[in-house]
Amino acid sequence: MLDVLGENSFKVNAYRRAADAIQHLDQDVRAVWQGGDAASPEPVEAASGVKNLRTIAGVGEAIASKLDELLRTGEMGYYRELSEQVPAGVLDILKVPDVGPKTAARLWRELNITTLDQLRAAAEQGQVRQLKGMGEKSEAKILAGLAALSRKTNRRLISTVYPFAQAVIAQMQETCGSAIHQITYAGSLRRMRATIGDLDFLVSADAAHHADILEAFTKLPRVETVNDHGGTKASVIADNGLQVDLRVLEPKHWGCALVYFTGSKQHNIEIRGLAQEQGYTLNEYRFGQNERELFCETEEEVYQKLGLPWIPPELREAAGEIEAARAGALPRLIELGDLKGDLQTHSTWSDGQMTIEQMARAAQARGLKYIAVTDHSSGLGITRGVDATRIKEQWAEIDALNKRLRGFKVLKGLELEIRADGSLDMPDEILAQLDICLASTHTAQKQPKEKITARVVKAMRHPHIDAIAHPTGRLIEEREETALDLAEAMRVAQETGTLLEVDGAVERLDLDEVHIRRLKQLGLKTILDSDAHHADQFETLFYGIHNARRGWAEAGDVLNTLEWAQLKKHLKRNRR
DNA sequence: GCCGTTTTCGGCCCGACTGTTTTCAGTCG
Repeated sequence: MLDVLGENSFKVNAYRRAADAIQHLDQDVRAVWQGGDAASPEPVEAASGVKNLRTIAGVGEAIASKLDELLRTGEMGYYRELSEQVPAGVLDILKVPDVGPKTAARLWRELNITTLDQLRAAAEQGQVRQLKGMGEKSEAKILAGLAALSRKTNRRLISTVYPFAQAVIAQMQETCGSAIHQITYAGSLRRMRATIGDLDFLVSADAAHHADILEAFTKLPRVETVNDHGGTKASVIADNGLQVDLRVLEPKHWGCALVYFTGSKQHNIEIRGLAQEQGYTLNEYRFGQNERELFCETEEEVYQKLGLPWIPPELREAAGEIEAARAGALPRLIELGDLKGDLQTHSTWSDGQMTIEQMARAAQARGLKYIAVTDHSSGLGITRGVDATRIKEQWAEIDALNKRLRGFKVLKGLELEIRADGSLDMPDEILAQLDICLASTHTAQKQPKEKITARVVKAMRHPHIDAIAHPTGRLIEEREETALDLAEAMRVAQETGTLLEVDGAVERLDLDEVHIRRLKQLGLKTILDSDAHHADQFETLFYGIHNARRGWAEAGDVLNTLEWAQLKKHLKRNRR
C-alpha cells in the first residue's frame, strides 16, 4: 500500500526487510516481544516489549511500536489508515504480472480502475493505451497477465519441482552437448525450500555459444510460452505452469553468479553490504574495486574474499548464517548418508501399500540398518489400523522376518492415535512391549489451542509414548498447522524426554525448519522419518534431510543417525 | 524507516529486459 501511495521506496523497503526478518526468526515474534518469558501473556513492563522487538535486525523505533500495538491489541492503526486510503482491489491489480505499484497507482487515479474486472474491460476497450507511456503492447501484456493470474496455481512442493529440474538439465545437456560448460539449478530449489515458486537455471559457456543455448532453452519440448528472450537470459512458462528462467554466462563469472542466483535476496543484500565494507562492489559477475575486476570461478572463492567459509545454500536465508560464518560457528549439517534407520513406516497392516518384508528390504537396499513399523492404531478409523489382538499377530510376523534378515532389524512400533479427548486406543500393557511408540493426531485437528495442547501434552506425559509424530499436522499448501502451542510442547519435551518428530513426508515436512532450529537451541534431540507408506517413499528422506538442514540440524541432533543399540537408550521408555 | 570501525544525517544492492522513448521508467528477480 505504501508503494502504491508513492511513499519513499527506501521506507517501503524498510517494511519489507523487517517483515522478512520476522518471517525468518528462529522463534515466534510474540516470544521475542515477551522477552523469552512465554509464561507471561505480555512483557512484564510495557516499554520492554518495544525494546525486545528492536533486537530484530531491521526493526527500529517506528516498526517496533507498530508491532507492539499489533501484538497487544490485535490491530494496527497505521495499517487500518492505509487500508482506508487504498482500495482493496488495487492490491489485487498489483498481483498482475508486469503491473507494479506505479502502473497500479496510475490505473487507479487516472482511469479509476480498482478491480481486476475493470482492468480487463479497460484493456479490452483500448483505454489503457491512452495513458502516457502505455501503448498497445503494454495493454496486451496486461491482458496476458490477467489471463496468467486467473490460471495461476500456488507454489509447488519441492518433490515435484526437483525431478522436473533434473529433467530440464538432462535435456539441455542433450541438446547443447559440449557447448555447456556447467549447468545447475539455483534459487529457492537450490536452497531446498519446501515449496518452489519458480525455477532458475544457470549455464556457463563460451560467449560464442550463448545465443544458441538460450535459443535451445526456449525451444525445449515442455516450453509453452516465452516471456523474455534477451542476450543473457530467457524466461519461459513450462507446460506444468512453472515459470522457468535460464541465465547464460561465461565460466569466469560462475562463482559470483551462482551466489547471486541462489539467494536468498536478503542474503545477497547482506553479503553485498559486507563487500562494501571491504571496499568492493559485488554483482552477479564480479567483485569490483575501483577499475579492477576480480572474478571467481567458484562460490568458495566468493565467500573467501569476504572472509567467510562457504555457506551451504540451505542456510542462506539471512537468518544469522553470515554472523555464524564470521564466527566460525556454522553447523556441520546433517547428510542423508548419516541416517541409520527410519522410525516411522507403514505396511499393509494399516494403510501402507507394501508388506513389512518389502518395506524392510527396500530400506536395506537404501543403506539403512533398521526401520520401525509404525502402523496406525485402530482408533484412526479410515486406515483399518491394528488393535490389541492384531498387533500381536504382527509381532509374530516381525519376529519371523528378523530371523531371515541379515544386518537389518525391524522394530515393533505403532503410530498411536491421540483421540479428541486425549485418551489412547491401546492398552498400556501393549504399549509397554513396543520398541518405539509414536503418537499423533489425525482427527479433531481444528480444536482450539488450549484443548489440542492439553490433548498432546497429556500424551507426551504418558510413560510409553516416545515421540509425537508430525506435531503440527500441517499439509503444505492444503491444511494449516493445528493450533498446538509448540512452545509449550517443547517445554514438556524438555521435562519428559518425549521427542518431537520431523516427519519427512514431502507434503508434511513437519516440524519445519524454524521449529527444528528452535529444538536445537533448546538442546532437544529429534528423529527424522520418512512416514513411508510405500517402498518408493523412502525417497522422501532426501527432502526431509534438506528440511532439517534448513533448520541448521547436525547429525548429533537427530537420534536415528545412531545405531539402534545406541538410539534405544535415548528413548523415554528405556530411561530412568 | 533503518542504521553507523568514515557518518546521528545521508545514504540505502544491482543489473536485465521491455516498451515507449529519443535517454529512460517500470518491473522483476
